[in-house]
Amino acid sequence: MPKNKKPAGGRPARDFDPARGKRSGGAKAGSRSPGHRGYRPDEAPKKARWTRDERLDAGRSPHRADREGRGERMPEGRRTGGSARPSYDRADRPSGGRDARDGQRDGRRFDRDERRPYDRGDRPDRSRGDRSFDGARDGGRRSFDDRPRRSSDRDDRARSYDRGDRPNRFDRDDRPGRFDRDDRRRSYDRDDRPRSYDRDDRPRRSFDRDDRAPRTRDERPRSYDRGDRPQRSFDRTDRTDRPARSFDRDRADRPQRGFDRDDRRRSFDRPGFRDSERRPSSYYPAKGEQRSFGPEDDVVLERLEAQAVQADATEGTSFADLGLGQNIVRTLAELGAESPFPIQAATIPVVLEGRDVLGRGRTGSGKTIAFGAPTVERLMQDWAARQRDAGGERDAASTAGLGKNARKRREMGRAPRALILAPTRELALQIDRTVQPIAQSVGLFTTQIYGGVPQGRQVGALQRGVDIVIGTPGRIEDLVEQGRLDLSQVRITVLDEADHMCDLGFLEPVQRIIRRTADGGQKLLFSATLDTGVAALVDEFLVDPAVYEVAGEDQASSTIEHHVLVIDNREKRDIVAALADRDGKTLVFSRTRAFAEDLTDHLEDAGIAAVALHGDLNQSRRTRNLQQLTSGRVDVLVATDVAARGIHVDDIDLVIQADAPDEYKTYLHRAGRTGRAGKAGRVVTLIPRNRQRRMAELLGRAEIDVDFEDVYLGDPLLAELAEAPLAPSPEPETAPEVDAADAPDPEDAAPSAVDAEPRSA
DNA sequence: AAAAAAC
Repeated sequence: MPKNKKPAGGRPARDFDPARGKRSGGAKAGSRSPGHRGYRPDEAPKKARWTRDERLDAGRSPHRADREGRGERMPEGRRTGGSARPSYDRADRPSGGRDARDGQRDGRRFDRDERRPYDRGDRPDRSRGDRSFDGARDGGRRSFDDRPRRSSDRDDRARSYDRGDRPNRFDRDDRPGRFDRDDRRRSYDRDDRPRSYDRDDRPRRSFDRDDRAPRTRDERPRSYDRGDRPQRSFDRTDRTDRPARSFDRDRADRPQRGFDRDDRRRSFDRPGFRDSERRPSSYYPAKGEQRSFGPEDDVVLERLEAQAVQADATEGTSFADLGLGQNIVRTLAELGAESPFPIQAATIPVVLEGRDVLGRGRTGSGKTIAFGAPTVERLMQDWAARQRDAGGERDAASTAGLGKNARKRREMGRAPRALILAPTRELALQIDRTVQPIAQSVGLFTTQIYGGVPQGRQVGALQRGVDIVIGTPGRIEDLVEQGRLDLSQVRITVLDEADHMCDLGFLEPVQRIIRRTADGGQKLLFSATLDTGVAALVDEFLVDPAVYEVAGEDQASSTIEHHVLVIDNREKRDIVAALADRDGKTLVFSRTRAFAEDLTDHLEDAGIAAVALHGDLNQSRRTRNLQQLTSGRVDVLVATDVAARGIHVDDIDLVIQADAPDEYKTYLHRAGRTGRAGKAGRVVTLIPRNRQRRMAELLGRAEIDVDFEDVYLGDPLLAELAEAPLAPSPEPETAPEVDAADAPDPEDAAPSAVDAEPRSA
């Protein structure tokens, strides 16, 4: 109870208290003054912190300081301030913000990253191997050259608060308002251009499986048998005017196609799998059963009913057994995937049959390979089939517009036949790293199509001919509209983090994109938190989808240890610093970009090397900063939820949620950045006192059982939590599923039961 | 409310 005393006049800053922002009247007025920040960057921060924190907590950032100091600006800054510009920028800039003229300012701000000692180290290296190829490409490298100048500018100045010293005014003038960001980006973007290196630098492999978020236990499949699902057949009709492609045959009604390779499937004849194929969609839960769960489960109920696959049932199965060809199997082994994980064993055969699939598997369960490998296999088989019946009527149709010979693997300008959509650029990049080698092994090409980088290279790749496009919605739609990307031949569309892709802001673009793909094409939706939120897409585009998940994947079987610390918001930054001052990779989550920046600066001030990752950074910096954590050059990454899903970095053993998430799904995804591959992981969530109830509710939905602990700066518990987490449960990574299944948990029981039923059905 | 996603 002691803690939260409110600072002066009002209550302490809470998670969001816009009103509070005005606390100008508060005792802290002085601290807020720009002086604290700007005057002495190094020492001032501490003092000022209080105010600043509040501001940040409030989601506003430095702004206030400005306000107080100069009331005039405030208003403007705020307005402009919208999402357009980074809040921290705003702080500096007063109203002037609106002038877009000075993009540079912003630029500088980010340059800060560069200033950091370690950063600089990197940069200079552009010459370094990693980046070298950049140059090769569009000369992306150059960008760096340009930047340097800015950085120097910055160097002179201290961090953002330094600006405080300076006359705000001109600063602002210089900087553009919301446009700043855009400008910035653009300028840098160009620099970044060569993105290709992304791919190059990364190691290929293992992460494939890790990308996903954990979570699970949704095993409550029960009623999938109902045939209540709406028929979608007409959907296709209205949706597109495209002629049905040969792929249409894949549908259940059709007999097995040549490339279906029935034989292979057979090898994998676990009863469950095959039956599932025949049964009606399992997407819609039985009406009657809906309410049978406790009220608490309401939200959770939103999860799709799925057929749970027992982990042990997949033992002894090989990728070849699942129907994948030799080259692909070999490549998977090279990637570190020797034998299929449960989710892979469950979905690969079904995907190969041409069915629409909804797959849910927790973090690191191997979802990327689960959809990537069979997608490549299908394209390859399709290619082979066409070659076989050269001149086939259907083939002609599907290759219309392309050179007549589909035989040639790399047909110039051939339109892509598969599309993989991801919510963030980093994830798209990561997926490509896994899929590209698989595709390459059978002579197929992939390309990344996402924003933040020049489109030239992407367009060039498309012109050369690509088989699989992997990217984010924005740029893909952009290129489609420009007529540079033809999706009409896409017969396999994959949505990674599908539930997130159905969130506001993403859904419509995604729908528009899918409508551009071949009518009746196969659709694969994957996510660790797949729920009925994907109904909008399922109803419009999927036909009799098979829904799979792995039984026993619940929190109880997780290797992640959870802690919730109830703190005084004023101590938040220092507590984060205390926790992050450790050996081992640490990922810190912030609710806003501004706070991510602020925390990064704070950590640096505390002598902890850290880099930030959020949407206000240009892509080159985003990629570089993430790379720094991956490479171990820096141990702390402060990110917004841009890094919450899918991103895999080996060995992150501590995740700190400086700001608690609003959604249980977000919690699970963020937490899933650690404890991967059966390794020990720890998640520490900081919450203000007034958030306890909400947090408890959220954890309940996530099915995570944790006790809250009151913690103040200096508490020895912080040091303990900073230690490397010990391997949680004795269970090895593979064992968990099995164990869980055996466990007495009701959830586990449900899945198995269900599992059995469906088959009989 | 925020973040992400195109230029």
